[in-house]
Amino acid sequence: MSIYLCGPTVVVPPHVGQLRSQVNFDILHRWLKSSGYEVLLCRNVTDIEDKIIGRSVSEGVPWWRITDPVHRAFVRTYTALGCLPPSVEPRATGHIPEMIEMVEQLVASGHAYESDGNVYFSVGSYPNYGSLSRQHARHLRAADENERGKRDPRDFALWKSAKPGEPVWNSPWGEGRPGWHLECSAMARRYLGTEFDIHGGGANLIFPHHENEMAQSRAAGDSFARFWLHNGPVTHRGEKIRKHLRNPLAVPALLDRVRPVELRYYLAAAHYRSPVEFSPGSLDEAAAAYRRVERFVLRVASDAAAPLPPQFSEAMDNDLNVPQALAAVHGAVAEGNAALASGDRDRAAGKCRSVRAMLNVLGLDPLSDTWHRETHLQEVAGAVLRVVRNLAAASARQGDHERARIMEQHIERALAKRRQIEHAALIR
RNA sequence: GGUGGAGUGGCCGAGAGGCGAGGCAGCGGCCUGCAAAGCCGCGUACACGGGUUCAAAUCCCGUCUCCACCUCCA
Repeated sequence: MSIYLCGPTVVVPPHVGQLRSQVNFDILHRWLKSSGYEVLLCRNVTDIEDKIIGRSVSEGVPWWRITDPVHRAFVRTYTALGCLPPSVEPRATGHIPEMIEMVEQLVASGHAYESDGNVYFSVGSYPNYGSLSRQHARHLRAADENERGKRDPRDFALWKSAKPGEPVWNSPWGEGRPGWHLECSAMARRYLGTEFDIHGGGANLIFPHHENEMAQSRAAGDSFARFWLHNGPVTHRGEKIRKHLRNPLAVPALLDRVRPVELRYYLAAAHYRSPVEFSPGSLDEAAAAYRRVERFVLRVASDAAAPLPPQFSEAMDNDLNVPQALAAVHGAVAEGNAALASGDRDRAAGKCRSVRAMLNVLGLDPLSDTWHRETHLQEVAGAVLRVVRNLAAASARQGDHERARIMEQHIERALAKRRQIEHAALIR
């Protein structure tokens, strides 16, 4: 199975929406492997793009001073959430020759034209344009057009000429940089070949990004993706998550509230195509649900060698129905707990093996090495915090509100410190 | 204006013609020094209005509301 997954533009650290996409596709990755497929997963890194260039110019630093630390933050966060590494993680800046080659092909075949150092894809030359997103040209809103030299407003840049002071690469059309959509086409071809199985990404990328990718790749003669998978958005108070460092849904703020494995459960628990309306309450609920499963596994602590229950596999095979698969997990946990209550440890161990096998497919096994380093310290800290909280509550009950207030202050300080440490670990 | 999607019990969230997925919260009981955990039990929900059908949350027609994309965006 060859999969191309749209990765991050490494300009600001990850937010929960990007994380959801990665977790969803990580579960696909694991399920395919578990089903016996050999998986070749290519996840790109967009490390050259207008916003990066803008910061590079305004801050007077090389582009890689911006992209490199942010890229590390992404990898660290994905790892913290238990995502398996991709087979290959190519950077756009490492594949300029491949991109130029593709542009040359498109120019030679009449699908692209040069204008004043820019090269544009000619949408009119490709009859199936719009077939992926079902957009019709006549209904598209006209963008504010400041790029002159386009023959058709729908045409998009394959190569952009550089303005003074911008980072540049050499090309047959002069110094400049590749267009945004081109990198995916070129890198997919380089690592997965001219035809591959699945192209994934967020639903927000369907138009124009994936539409343009498909158009340029197919116009260049590649068959390109056989199937497209798009995950739904995470919204908050009716708004799509914005890319801001101070966003309350930036990952460190969330990890202040729940552990990484609980965040993963939250992101995995809705069907991948459904929109998720974020709220702190629903995140807490998900964490509570996960803890019930975790307590059972920790109590029995069997090995994980067991066949997957048919109910689980059928759910996963049905368009990756993780919510239904989780129902199978919870069912097995309930049976395991009942067995434990009646003293039937053998039956409980059997259920635990089954639960762990299922959780492994979802990347949520509490006993996996992935979580060990964090949970140990965090559990100790959490236990201490709970003790102090209980003491504060007891003081309040006894009418000693001053004492309760002081203890609450200490708790807040401890939480702030933890937030700081975790933030540093993820972002630096 | 166009395109895609969504409205399910207090909350989250599957399902897509016929036995109330699952979780969280809540209530009652068991257990427990108290609690937590766990166990047993407790729920007649599907935006609204029509229609089709023996049977509709699920199909059809109409209406309302919300979200996403059409501009950099998982």
